Amino acid sequence: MARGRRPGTSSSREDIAGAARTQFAELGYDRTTIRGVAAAAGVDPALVMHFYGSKQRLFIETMQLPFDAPALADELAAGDRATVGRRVIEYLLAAWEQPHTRALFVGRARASASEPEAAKLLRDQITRELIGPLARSIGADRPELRAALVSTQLIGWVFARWILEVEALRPLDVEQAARVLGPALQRYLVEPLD
Amino acid sequence: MARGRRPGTSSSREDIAGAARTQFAELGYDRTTIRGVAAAAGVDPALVMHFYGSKQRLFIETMQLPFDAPALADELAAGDRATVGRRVIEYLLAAWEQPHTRALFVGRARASASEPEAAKLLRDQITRELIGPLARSIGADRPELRAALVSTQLIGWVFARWILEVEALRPLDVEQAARVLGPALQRYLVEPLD
DNA sequence: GTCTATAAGCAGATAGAC
DNA sequence: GTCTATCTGCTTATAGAC
Repeated sequence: MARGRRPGTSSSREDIAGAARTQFAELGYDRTTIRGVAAAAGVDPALVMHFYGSKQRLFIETMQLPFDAPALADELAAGDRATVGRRVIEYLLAAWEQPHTRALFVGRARASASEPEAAKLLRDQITRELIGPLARSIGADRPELRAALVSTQLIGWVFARWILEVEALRPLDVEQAARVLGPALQRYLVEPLD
Repeated sequence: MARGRRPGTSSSREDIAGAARTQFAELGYDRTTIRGVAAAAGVDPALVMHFYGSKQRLFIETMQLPFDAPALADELAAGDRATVGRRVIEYLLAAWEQPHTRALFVGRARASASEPEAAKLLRDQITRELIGPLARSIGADRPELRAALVSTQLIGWVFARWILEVEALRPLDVEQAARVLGPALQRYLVEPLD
């Protein structure tokens, strides 16, 4: 067991990060303000600047995904190729049910709509770190196109379900949604495309 | 032929509308400013307010779709049920190739990420005016869910192709993209969902 | 680590002259 | 229909005391 007082004299840095994630997810990039984040975290706005330097760096440093994307891609690619689409969507749908993880994805999607840097971040993470490696790992033809197609469906789900909040999608639980979306991803990932 | 001078002494109103559409599409809602639109249209900012009253009304009045959605839904629903998915995506992909029409869809998607009113507008138009009626017209079970699923794929395509600008999607022409996306929409619209 | 004070700028909206 | 001038409020960011 750790004894004595841990380094750092307060939890302000993490309080700020948590408040930032919530606000980026709910308000988008532009409407999230340093002042608003500071107020929600119960600190002075200047302290936010002290820790993160700028609004853009606050976004980048607090909105990183908490898992190792390439490793996850390998894990999902391993196993039966006939059910890989289902595994992918099931993993992500479960992740999006958790408010903390969902905030990261929704915040990134919202920010991408107005902040080009955020769009680049999302695009690269999708094509280069998660879905891209996954598609290559599977060994199908045209992996870049397949990864991009999978991404369209994933982004569209996040946008419709959590940003537009389309009513008809709400009653679906993870298993039902996976059953509906799985075949689409399966086709994009491994089946002949035309 | 119409003779004489038409009513209205200038094209300022339409100049403003055109500039607004372009900026909403490229910058999103928050970063589009009355002042910026006025500058692009070559008029005074106060003139924008004179014509449209507020920024929100400028958005709503200039970003209306130029076609009659319910009528289009009927038109697309008529014909072979086995190819309706293909007809829908072909029509929309062709529409999105035209910069003027594309600006409306992209602008609405961008705005929906930050402005709740814009999200409501997009959600209602999708579920109540275009895809919803289409799904009901076809006569499949669970039309609301089917319409919502179709919407996820359509929004995801617009977002990935025109906002994230994913490289792998760019080389596809209308016909190629329709061949890839058609089966997904076809399944969401008429095939058994699980 | 935390705060006060403030710089410097841009936003939407209004009033009213012409 | 068009413009000038301005109000009011907000933003990110900096400098520096404690």
